[in-house]
Amino acid sequence: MQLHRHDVVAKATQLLDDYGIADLTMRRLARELNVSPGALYWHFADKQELLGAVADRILVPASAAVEDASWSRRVVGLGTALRDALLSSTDGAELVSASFAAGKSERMIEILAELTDAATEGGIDASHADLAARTVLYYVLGFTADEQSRLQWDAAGALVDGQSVLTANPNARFAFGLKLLVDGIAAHTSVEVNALQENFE
Amino acid sequence: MQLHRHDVVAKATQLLDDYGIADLTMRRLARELNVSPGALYWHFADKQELLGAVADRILVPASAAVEDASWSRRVVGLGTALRDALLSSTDGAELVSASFAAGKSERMIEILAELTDAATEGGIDASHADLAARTVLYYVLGFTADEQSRLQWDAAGALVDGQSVLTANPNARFAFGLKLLVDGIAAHTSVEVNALQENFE
DNA sequence: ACCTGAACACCGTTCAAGT
DNA sequence: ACCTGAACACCGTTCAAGT
Repeated sequence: MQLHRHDVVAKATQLLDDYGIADLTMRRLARELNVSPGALYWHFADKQELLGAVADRILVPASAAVEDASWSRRVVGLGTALRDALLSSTDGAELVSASFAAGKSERMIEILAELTDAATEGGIDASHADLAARTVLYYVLGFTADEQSRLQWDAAGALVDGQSVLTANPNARFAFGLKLLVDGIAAHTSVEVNALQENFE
Repeated sequence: MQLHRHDVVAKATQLLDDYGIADLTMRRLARELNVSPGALYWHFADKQELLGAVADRILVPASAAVEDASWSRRVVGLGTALRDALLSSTDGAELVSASFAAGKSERMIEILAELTDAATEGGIDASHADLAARTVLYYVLGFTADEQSRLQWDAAGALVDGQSVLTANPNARFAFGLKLLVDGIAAHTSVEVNALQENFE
C-alpha cells in the first residue's frame, strides 16, 4: 500500500500525542509506518517540513474564525482557541513554537493576520499592528508551553506545593494575561491613559 | 591541568557564540577541551544543567539592577537589559528560553522576581503580579528569538524585501511592544479604563 | 577525586540500486 | 514514481577501569 503525505502526518501526530516531541523522530516514525527512514524523504524535504505539517494539523480547530465580534473579543477568542488547540496535543505549544519560528506553519501566519486585523481595528496603526499581534502570539505560546511542561512535572509526580498558585486555575490565569494585552492595545486609543503614558515615551 | 566547572561553561559559551546552539554538543565541547565526553558528566549531571549554567552566564549583564526608578521604568529597563544580554550571544534567546522553561536558570528566576515586584507596584494584586511578570518575559524571549532567527536568515543571504518592515528598527519595535505591556499593567489601576474593560471580564 | 575508553542506544540525511 | 538498504557523520549518557 502506498505511503501518502497525509498518513505520515497522521501517524506523526499520534506519536506526538502518545509519547511527546522527544520521541517524534524520523526513524521511529518510519518504523511505526513499516517503511525505511529514507522513504519519508520522498514526501518531505526534511524533518522541519514534516513538523510544520503536524503543527498545521494541530492548529485546524484554532482556525475557526471568530467573525462578527468586537476587535477585543476577537483577540480573546483567537488566543483562547489557539491555546485550546495547543493543549490538545502533548508538547503542542513547543512544536508549534518551533514551527512558527522557522516560518513553517501556514496556519500561524493566518492567525497572525487575523490578530493584526483586530489590532488595527483596536486603533494600532498599520506599522505596529503586526507587532501587537505577535506580542499576543508570544504570550499564548509562552504561557501554554510553560503550562504543558508543568503538566509533565506533575504527571511525573513532582508536585511542589509551593508552586500551587502557578498550576491552579490556569484558565483564569491565561485570561488575565490576555486581558493585560487587550488593555495595552486599548490604551493606545484611550485619551485618558495617554497622559499617564507620557512617562514611557 | 584539571578541568573546572568554570572552564567548561566558558568554552561552551564560546562555542555558542562561534557556531550556534546546534553545534553546542557535549561531544564537541569535550573535544574542544581535550577531554573525553564522559569527563563532562563528572562536573554536570546532564546537558540541561550545563546549558542552564551557560544561560546564567549570558544573563549576568541583565542582572544589573535598575533601582530608584518608577515601576514602569524598571519594567522597561529590565526588558531592555534582558534583550541586550540575549542578543550578545548567537541563539541566546533560544538557549535562555529552553533553560527557563526547564527551570534551570537561576538568574531568570531573579529577573522574574524583580518584574513581579514592579508589577505589584504598578497596581497588580499579588496573585496576578507573577503572571504579569511572566507575560513580559514571554514577550522579550519571543521577540528576541524571532529577531535572532531573522538575523540568521539575513546572514545566509535570504533577504526578502517584503519583510523589511520586520527587520528595520528592531529597537523601536521592541520598545513599542514593551510599552503595550506596561500600558496593560497600568490599565488595571486607571479608573477611566475600567469602564472600557468590563467587556472582557 | 577525577578522568579515559569503550560501549549502548540512538539520531537526521543521502543516495545508488531496485521495482 | 516510489521505496529499500546501507552507509555517513554524528548524538547524550553510562560505567568499569585506571591514576
